[in-house]
Amino acid sequence: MPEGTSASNFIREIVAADHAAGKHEGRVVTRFPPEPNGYLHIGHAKSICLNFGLATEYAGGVCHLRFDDTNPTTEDPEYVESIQEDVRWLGFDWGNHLYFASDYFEQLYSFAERLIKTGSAYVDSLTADEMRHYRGTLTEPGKNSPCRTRTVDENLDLFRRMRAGEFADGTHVLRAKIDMASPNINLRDPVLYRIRHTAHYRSGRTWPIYPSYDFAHPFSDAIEGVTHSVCTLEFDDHRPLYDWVVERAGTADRPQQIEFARLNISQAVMSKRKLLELVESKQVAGWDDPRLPTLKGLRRRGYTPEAIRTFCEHIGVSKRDAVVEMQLLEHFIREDLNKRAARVMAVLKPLKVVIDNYPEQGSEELEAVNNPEDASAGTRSIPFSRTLFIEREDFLEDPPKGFFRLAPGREVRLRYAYIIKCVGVTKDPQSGEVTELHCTYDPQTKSGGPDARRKVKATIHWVSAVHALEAEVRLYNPLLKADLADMPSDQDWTAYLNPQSLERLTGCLVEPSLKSASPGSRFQFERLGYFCVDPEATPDLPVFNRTVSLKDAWARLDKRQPSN
RNA sequence: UGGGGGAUCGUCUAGCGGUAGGACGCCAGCCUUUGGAGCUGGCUACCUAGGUUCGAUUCCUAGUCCCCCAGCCA
Repeated sequence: MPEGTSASNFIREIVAADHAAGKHEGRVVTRFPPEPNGYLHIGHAKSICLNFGLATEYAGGVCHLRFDDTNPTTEDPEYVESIQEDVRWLGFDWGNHLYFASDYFEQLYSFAERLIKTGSAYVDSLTADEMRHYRGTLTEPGKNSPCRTRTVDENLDLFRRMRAGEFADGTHVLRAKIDMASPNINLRDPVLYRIRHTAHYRSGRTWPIYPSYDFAHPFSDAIEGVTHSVCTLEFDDHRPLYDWVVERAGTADRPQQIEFARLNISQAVMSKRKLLELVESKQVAGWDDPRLPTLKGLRRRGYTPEAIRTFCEHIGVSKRDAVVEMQLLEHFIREDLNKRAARVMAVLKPLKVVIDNYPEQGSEELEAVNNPEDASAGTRSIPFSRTLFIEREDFLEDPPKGFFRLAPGREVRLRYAYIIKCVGVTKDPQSGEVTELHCTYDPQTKSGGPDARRKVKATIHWVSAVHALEAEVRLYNPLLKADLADMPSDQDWTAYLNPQSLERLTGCLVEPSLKSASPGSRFQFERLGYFCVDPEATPDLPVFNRTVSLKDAWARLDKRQPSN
């Protein structure tokens, strides 16, 4: 269990005040109540961290994981499973408090009968269309349905027959009898039960009728002994209805609904509907596509649960509609990976370098530190030889002012190795493209050696040509354009997909130590960024996913003034 | 238009009558045998107008703007 968070927010204050006042006999019970109709994304992480975080701040506090599975048409066991995996992956534990609203169907049903018997609910036989007209509008009050005056016996009979499966979908609903003239539309006799002759992924075909969210949710909270029911802003004006149900549920203790603003992140698709659409239309490889802000996608991209939790702590909780910048998320994963990721050398776009004065068949092992910020990470040895590859971008035949890396006649340090000097450039006679560099090395400048302190203006990375491992590297940028508004009406996703959102580089070369890198492990390719070994990659070719978008690592270094 | 919610640096967020703070970002400089790391300094905010008060981001009044609600979705 991750350590509790300390940053204050208004919900924490409410819970603290209730706890201090001895409300709910000092219990703190929260819940995370997803509908199993999709995969969890970073937005859910905020709710998970909040709810589980709240509970763990109090002795005996618990957070339930409850599946709000009251709509058989959208739900699937695949989602139930993935949601549990993701909550665990994030680092939270619901103990034995795993619940399903569908387990309450029987209780919900008798509760509904009780409401009918007390005259608080009735069966309405209007069509959906008629009901809409009777409901009125935002500015006009609704009218009572002709069915509203049905007797208790009539209602009971009808409702029992609904349960028995006698009626077709859409022919009847059970409604709460509240107030058709209420300025709050949610109180204009909301639907409690609807007929759906659809198999439910858990209860199968035992029920032809299903309770609505507004009925099942408060009831579930109440019977589970939830004390603080934290939900998002759009349920704010459902609260009177929530209270209406809770009051009639008649439990000794009553839960309190508290609303907060859901998380939006710039340049990320956070709507379940759109994510589903992307997955089903095969615009992305699946729910775990690393371009997606799903927890599975982020994991595959190399995000750590710790970084996501830290992010969630830092964005705060409020009631304002907010859009958090992607850079903030990226900041926390960088901060985390900076501490834990081992540094390795890799070359994404190779340029061959021959060290002319190095022994023809010679090679040697050089010692490299795994993490300069963490001595306990130890060292590894990397092979050096006469033929190497360096990053293509680290050489310029005609360097502009301010470029301090390799160029004809220039010296540069090879990280962990020697200072080399470029003495020759081979070009393709046709295209004029540089194909090979000839360099000499200065044996005295070996890292740790006698002249190792000699200053050169840049240090570049490299891999030994004969030893290097070929790999595939996937570079990811945020999935969608920043100005994403609504789903395009023509469903033309290509217009919305950022063409640079996924770039595959094959023929990349990484140092041989990565041969045994385990899936999911994270590295910093020096100066190229943080990468994660794709957990889903095939074994024949190592695949690395870039964790965060890149800034120009050389900009600052190259910009510095030549000192000598 | 009825109801509900909300407005503080570019972005999140703190403040609860007493000099508006933090984080991200950005800018400048330093450092570096990786840097996107590290160090130093800097940047910009209380929606508007009245009122109460010695003093208002905070309390009151009136506006303005934004979001949500007219599913038998959640």
